Parts: sequence; C-alpha cells; structure tokens
Amino acid sequence: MGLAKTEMFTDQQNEISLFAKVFGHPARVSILQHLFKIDSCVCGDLVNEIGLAQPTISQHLKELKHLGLIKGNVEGTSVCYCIHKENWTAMKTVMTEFLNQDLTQKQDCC
Amino acid sequence: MGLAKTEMFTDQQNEISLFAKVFGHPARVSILQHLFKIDSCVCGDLVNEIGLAQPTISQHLKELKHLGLIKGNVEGTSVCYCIHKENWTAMKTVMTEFLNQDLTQKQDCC
DNA sequence: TTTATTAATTGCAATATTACGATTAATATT
DNA sequence: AATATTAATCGTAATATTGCAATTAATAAA
Repeated sequence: MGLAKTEMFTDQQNEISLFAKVFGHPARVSILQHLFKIDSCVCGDLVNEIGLAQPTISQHLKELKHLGLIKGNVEGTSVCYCIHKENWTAMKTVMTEFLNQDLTQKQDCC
Repeated sequence: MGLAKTEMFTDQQNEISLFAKVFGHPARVSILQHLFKIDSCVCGDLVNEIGLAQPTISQHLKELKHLGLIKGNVEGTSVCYCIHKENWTAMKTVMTEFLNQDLTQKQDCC
C-alpha cells in the first residue's frame, strides 16, 4: 500500500487513525453492534448472523481483539467474545475529542 | 482488495464505515485538525505543514471533499479549503451514536 | 479412541491504498 | 506573450486489505 508515514504524525493522530481504521469496514461495525446488542456474549454465530465465511469473521475478530476493543474467552470448543468496556470507553474519549473539535466563530471560505 | 460486501450490511453500517475509513489515515486526521485550528481557510501550505508531497496531500483532500467533510474554493492559483460544518455535524451525529452504544448492565464473559 | 464441532491459521486471488515523480491545467504576474 | 505559482491528474511501484477454500488445532461427545 505504500506505508503510512506514521513517524511524521503525533501519537494522538496515529491513535485516532488506528481506531478509525478498524471501524472502516462494515463487517466490523456489524460485529461490534451485535456484541453490544446481545446480552450474553457471542461466539461463532456471528458467521450466521453476518453471512461472511468463518475465516473472514475470524480475521475481523482478530483485528478488533488486537486493538483491544473486544476480548475473547475460550469455552470448550467455542470462543465467547464481548466488548472490552474499559478500552471502549477510553477509545470513545479519544474519538469524541476529535469529533468535537470547535466549530464555532469561524466563517467559511466558500 | 476483494471488495467489501456492502450489500449485506445496513445503510447505517456502511455509512459509519465510510466515515471511519476516511479518518483511518493520520494524514487526513492531521489535515482536518489543521483546518479546524486555522481561523482562515488553508490551501497548499498543508504541504509544508504536514510534510508529504503535494500530489499526496491533494489526494487526501480529494477524499475528504468527496465525502463532503470539507469544501474547496478556488482563489486565483490556489485553492482554499475549509470544514463543511453542516456535513461535519451530521457525520458527528452518526458516529457519536455508534460510539455511545449502551455499555450498561451487561456483564463480561471474560 | 474416534468423531464432531468450533475457531484459528495458511495461502492465494482480487482489489484498494499510499506515495511520489512527471505532467497538465489554470490563473497571476511580469 | 512568457514565466511563475499552485494544485489536480496520471502512471506506477510498493504494500495492505478483503474474502475464501483448505487445512490445522483444540476440545467435546460418542
């Protein structure tokens, strides 16, 4: 892809972009929404729920876990996933700050 | 890349992922932050500010504009960019709703 | 122990992204 | 008109991502 030159950006900018990147695919958005919706934690029925192949779902789960937004617990042959609440909250703080940048008292150029 | 199967997701999920995707690169995060910081609108000094080549910056601006988050105004030989406030606010509503999904009264599996 | 179930890993094909040099387009300036 | 400045576009190389089939790993159940 031609790597992103992360060294020329701030830690904050890199962090924001990493979080955003993981939200940058509808399958991962869908997985997260499902994990929020379901009271008990979910495992492989995400495959049925979403309709992508098992290895594909597994990959997406891996990325979400790698970023710390979900955690997985082995239960027999299945793995139970759930939102990592503390990390989700921390992420939310970072992203919200970015989204809420000041919009006031500046006039458009256009 | 193997295209994302957008047809199997909701419009909302696709919209969230499109917004997130554009924030998924630190250069674009940086460009947006700069546009917010600078009172008057900015043009090509983003190149100096950020340190990527002019065609690269131009590409990133194009993506931001395509999604409607910024607008550009031609002023002589230069182009003046600024945040598209209405669209930014609308985007913020969508993203905030996603980030603020209910975290309460569910216990972890792990 | 054998078989079934579940999920991760590997390997691959298709496509997307990032970055930049070279060029082009368009307006300003001289 | 000639030149300078600014930014978009084109082409291309390098790398990343998505998705799946095939396989492997690991535990449960028989």
